[in-house]
Amino acid sequence: MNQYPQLKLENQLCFPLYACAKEITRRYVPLLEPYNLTYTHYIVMMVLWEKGELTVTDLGKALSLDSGTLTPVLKKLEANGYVKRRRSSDDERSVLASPTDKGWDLQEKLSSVPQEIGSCVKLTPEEARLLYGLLYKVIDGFENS
Amino acid sequence: MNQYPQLKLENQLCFPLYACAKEITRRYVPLLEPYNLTYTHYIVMMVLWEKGELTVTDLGKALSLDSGTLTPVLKKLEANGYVKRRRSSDDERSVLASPTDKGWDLQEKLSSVPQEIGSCVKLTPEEARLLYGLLYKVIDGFENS
DNA sequence: TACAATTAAGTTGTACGCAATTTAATTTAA
DNA sequence: TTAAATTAAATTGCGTACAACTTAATTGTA
Repeated sequence: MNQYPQLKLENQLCFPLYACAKEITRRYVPLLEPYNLTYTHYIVMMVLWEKGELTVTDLGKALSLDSGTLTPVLKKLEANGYVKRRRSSDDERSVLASPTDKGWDLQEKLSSVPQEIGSCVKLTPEEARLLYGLLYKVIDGFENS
Repeated sequence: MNQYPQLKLENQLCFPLYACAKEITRRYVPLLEPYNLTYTHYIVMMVLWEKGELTVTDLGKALSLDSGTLTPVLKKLEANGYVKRRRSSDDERSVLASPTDKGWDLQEKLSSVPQEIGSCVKLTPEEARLLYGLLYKVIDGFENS
């Protein structure tokens, strides 16, 4: 029937990765929507909370996103009052983004999101750690190829 | 410094999933581009190769995609001569998609793609199997929540 | 110092992915 | 048996992602 078993969906690692990422991202929607946030907005805010202020380039490195994605996201976050942007005085090419007070306040409001997402991921803590480790092994492996 | 450690990117499973899926999908681009295919086209073709002919709905179930995504993808594949579409005679609401001869020929041309992708995923066979199993455990777990 | 090369953001164009809606066909139940 | 409910695809609109390009600032170098 099938001469190319390697070309079956069920034999490829990429498909469950793709399907899993899509589905888990979708689970964030109802949790973030009350704050007018998307998943992309949320991960941007997470980096800003952790680093305080950083350039679009550094934000992009942290998230594997480029300015084509980040510029409109940051503008939207700014329009919603969560983020402020300013030109770096050291280097006028760079734009620095940081949370506003309202942006910092979000942290508390969203503090239960990870747990709520966690509750629909039916893995034991060890399995979750294992999955996490394997994913980073794949990501790190990409860097030298 | 950070009162909400659970809100750090590095403590969330979703981010490596999202980043890994994006990066691995990007690796397909140069392999598929010579045939005018995207990753989405490729996974659609994989299901069609396996099943021969099926409705848009069934294709959507196999790939977790809806008609909003699939209709334009199938039209593009049809325009490129890889797929034919026809109304079901049993149920005039349904559209059946199947590979054309040119679509079947693609199978051989793309037969080395899985291996080439595999070569940039730096996991041992056991690790790959483990990752695969964990991803499907997460996906299956979503279905009852 | 001046000019070429590089770098940073932003812009443009294309392709998803999905929610919501529309249209048409089929099923159900009154 | 007809009217209501359901179902299938297609359409519309929005938000990513990302390649390719533009513009402006900075750096390297002749």
